[in-house]
Amino acid sequence: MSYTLEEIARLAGVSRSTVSRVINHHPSVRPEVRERVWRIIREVGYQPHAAARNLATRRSQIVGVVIPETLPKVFSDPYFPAVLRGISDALIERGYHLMLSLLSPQQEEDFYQRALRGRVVDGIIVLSARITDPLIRRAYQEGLPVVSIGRYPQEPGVTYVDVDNVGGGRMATEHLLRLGRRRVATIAGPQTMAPGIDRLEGYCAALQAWGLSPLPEWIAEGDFTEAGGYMAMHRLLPARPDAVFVASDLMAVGALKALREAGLRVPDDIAIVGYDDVELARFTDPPLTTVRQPIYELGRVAVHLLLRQLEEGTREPQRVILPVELVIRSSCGALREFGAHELSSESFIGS
Amino acid sequence: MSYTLEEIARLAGVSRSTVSRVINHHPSVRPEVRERVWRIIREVGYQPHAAARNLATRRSQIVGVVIPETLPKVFSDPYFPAVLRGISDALIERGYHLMLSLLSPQQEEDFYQRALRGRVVDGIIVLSARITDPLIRRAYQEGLPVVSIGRYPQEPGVTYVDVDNVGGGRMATEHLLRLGRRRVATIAGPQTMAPGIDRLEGYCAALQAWGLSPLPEWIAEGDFTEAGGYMAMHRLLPARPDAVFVASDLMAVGALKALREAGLRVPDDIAIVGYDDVELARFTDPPLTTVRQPIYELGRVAVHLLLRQLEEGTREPQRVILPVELVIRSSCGALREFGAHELSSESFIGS
DNA sequence: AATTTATTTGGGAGCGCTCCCAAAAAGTGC
DNA sequence: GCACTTTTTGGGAGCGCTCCCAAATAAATT
Repeated sequence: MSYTLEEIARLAGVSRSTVSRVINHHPSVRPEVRERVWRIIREVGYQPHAAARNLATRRSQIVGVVIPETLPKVFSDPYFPAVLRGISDALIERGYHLMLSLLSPQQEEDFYQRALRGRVVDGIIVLSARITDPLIRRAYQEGLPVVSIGRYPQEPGVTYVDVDNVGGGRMATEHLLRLGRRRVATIAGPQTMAPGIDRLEGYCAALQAWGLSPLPEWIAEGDFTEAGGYMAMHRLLPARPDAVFVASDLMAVGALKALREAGLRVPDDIAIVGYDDVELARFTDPPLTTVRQPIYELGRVAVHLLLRQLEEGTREPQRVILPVELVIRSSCGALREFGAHELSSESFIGS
Repeated sequence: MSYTLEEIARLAGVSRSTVSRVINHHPSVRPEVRERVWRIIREVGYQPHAAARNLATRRSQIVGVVIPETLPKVFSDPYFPAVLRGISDALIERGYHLMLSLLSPQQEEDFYQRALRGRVVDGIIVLSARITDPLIRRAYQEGLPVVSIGRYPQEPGVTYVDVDNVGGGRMATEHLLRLGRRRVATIAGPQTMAPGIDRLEGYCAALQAWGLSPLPEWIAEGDFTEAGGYMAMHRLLPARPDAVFVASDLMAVGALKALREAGLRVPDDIAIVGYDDVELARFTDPPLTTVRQPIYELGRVAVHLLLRQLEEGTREPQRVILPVELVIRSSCGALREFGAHELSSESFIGS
C-alpha cells in the first residue's frame, strides 16, 4: 500500500541513503541520480512517513498554539481568528504545522505532559491573558521553547510579543484631553490581565502628562464584557465625567447603554473612546472611536520568535511591542472639529 | 535529560515490555509491579516519546481540521470559534490532538501530501463551503479518513454532518407566511455553496406547501456579505415584496440598510427574517428574527463520526443533519401578535 | 507432589527514517 | 599512468516505542 525509502531505493537502483539525501535536498548527489530518484518518487507517489522522520530527527515540525478556554469569550470577534491566521500563515511559510489546543485549566497539566514533554510539538505559542500563566512559566523553566502572546512580566526570561497597550491607552486618553475634555474617567479591564493593567497605565500616564492626576473615583474596573461595562459606567456617573476611555469596545457598548438610560448624549455630554475596534464598533450609536491593534501581525511575530528559538537555538529572551492606531469615529466628538484621521503609536523592539 | 522506556525498566528492575504494559494499562501486570513502575515513572517524570510511539503504532492521535482560507470571511463571528470548540472539546475527551490548517487553494495539495499521506494526522475534518471540495474527494478516494462539515453531495460515500439548512429556510419562510405575508421574497446565498442552495430550497418548499410558486423576481442571489445583501435588496424592490427571507444575517444587515434608504419600515412595510443568529443580529434596528444553528454540536458530531472511522474502521458513509431553531425578534413583526418564542426544526439522522 | 493450565515477564524484531563513517568512484596534478 | 584529493555512495547503528512469542512463574487440578 504505502512505500518506504528502502523500496524507492530498490526501484531506483540506489541505496536508502541516497534516496534520503535526494528527499532532503542534500547537495552531494549526482544530478542524473537525483533526477532518476525524483522520477520514481513522483511515479509511485511516495511520501515519507512523518513519525519515522520525527523519531530520527527528534523534531515534529509542529508548533502548539495554546488558548485558555476562557479567552475567546473575552476577546471578541476579530481577535481570535486574526491572530490564528497570522500564526498559521507564518507557520505554513516555514514548513510547520499548527496544533491548536483550547484548554481548560484542568486540561493544561495533561497537555503539558503529553504534548510538550512528549514532544508532540517542538514548541508552543501561548495566547494568555493571565499575567501568571503557569504553563508559560513551567515550559520556560524546563527549557522548552515557548513564546507568549501578551506581555509576561512574571518571568523575565520569557520571550513575548504584545501590542502597545500602554501606548494605546495613552493615545486614547490624550485624544480626549486634546479635544478639551478635562474630567476624563476610565473603565479599566481586569487588573489580573496584562491588557487591563497596561491600558490603565496608559490612561494614567496621559493624565499626568497633562498635569492631571488620576482620581480613584474616575477609575472603574470592568471585566471586558458588555455587562461589566454597563455596571462600571453606573459607578462612574456620580463623578460626572465629561469623557470616558473604555478599555474594550464590548464594555463601551455596555457603557453607551448606561449613558443612554441616564439621558446623557454621546459625544455632546460625554465623549467615549473604546478599544479593540471590533466589528460592532462601527454599528453602535454613535459609532465608536477606538484603538485598533495589529492582531494578525501579532501572530506572525510570535511564530518568528518561536522559530528563532527552535532553529537558531536562541536562548536570550526577545521582547517585541507592536504599535496600535487610533480610529476616529463619532463617539469622541472629534469629527466635527478635525475630520477623520488616524494616529499611530510608536513601535519599539527590545531584547 | 529525558528518560526512555529502557531506563525506567532498569530503575524499576523489570523489562522494557513490562513498563510499556504499565503505561498502556495492559491488565497482565502484577499489581505490586505496576505500582512500583508507576512510582518510578512519577518520580523521574517520564513521558513516552510521541514519535516513537507513533512509528510503532502507525497512529499519531492527531486529527486535522482543514478550513479553506476563504471561509472565515464569509462565516461570521460565532461560527468559526464555536465549531472549533466543539471539535476541540470532543477530541480532548477522546485523547486526540487537533491540528488546524487554514489553507489557501494552492496550499491544499502540499497539505494533502505532507500531512495526510505522510500520516501526520490520522484523519481530517474539512469545514468546506464549496460543494465540490477537491480535498474531501481526494482523501475519500484514497481511503483516508475524512469527515465533511457541510453536506457533500458530490461523492455519495463521504461521511458528513450538517445543520438543517433546508428545514431552516422552510421554517423561516413559513413563519413569514403564517404571519399573513404573501409576497415573500428571498435573498439567497451563493448557489455554489451548500448552505446557499439548501436554504433556498427550504424557501421554495415553504411557498409550495402554501400553494404559492417561487417567482424568479422574488429571488435575488447574494454572496453572504453585507454589501451583497444591500445590492440584492435593491434588485428585489421592484417586485414590491412584503417580506424577505435573507439567507444570512450579514446580508440582512445590508438589506435593512437598503430598506431604510428606500423609506420602507421594518417590519410594518416589509418583514425580514435572517439566518445564523450572529452577535450583531441583536443590535440591528429592528433586532433580527433569525435562525440559530447548533454550531458547537456540529463540531462534536464531526469528531464522533471521524473517530468511528478511525477506531472502529467503519467504512459505510454516515450522514447526520442537526436541527435548527427560529429566534423571534422584532424584524418579522411577530412579537406584537404572538409574544416571543422559539421554534425548532426536526432532527433526523440517516446513514 | 506431580502435572496441567493460566498468568506474568523478558527479549527479539521491527516500525521507517537520519546520520555517520568508511568504501567506491571520480577528478587533479605531475 | 600513478599517487593523491575530492565527491558520491552504501550500509550499519540507532532513534524509542509496540507487538509477538517463548520462557518463567504462579495457580489450579488431580
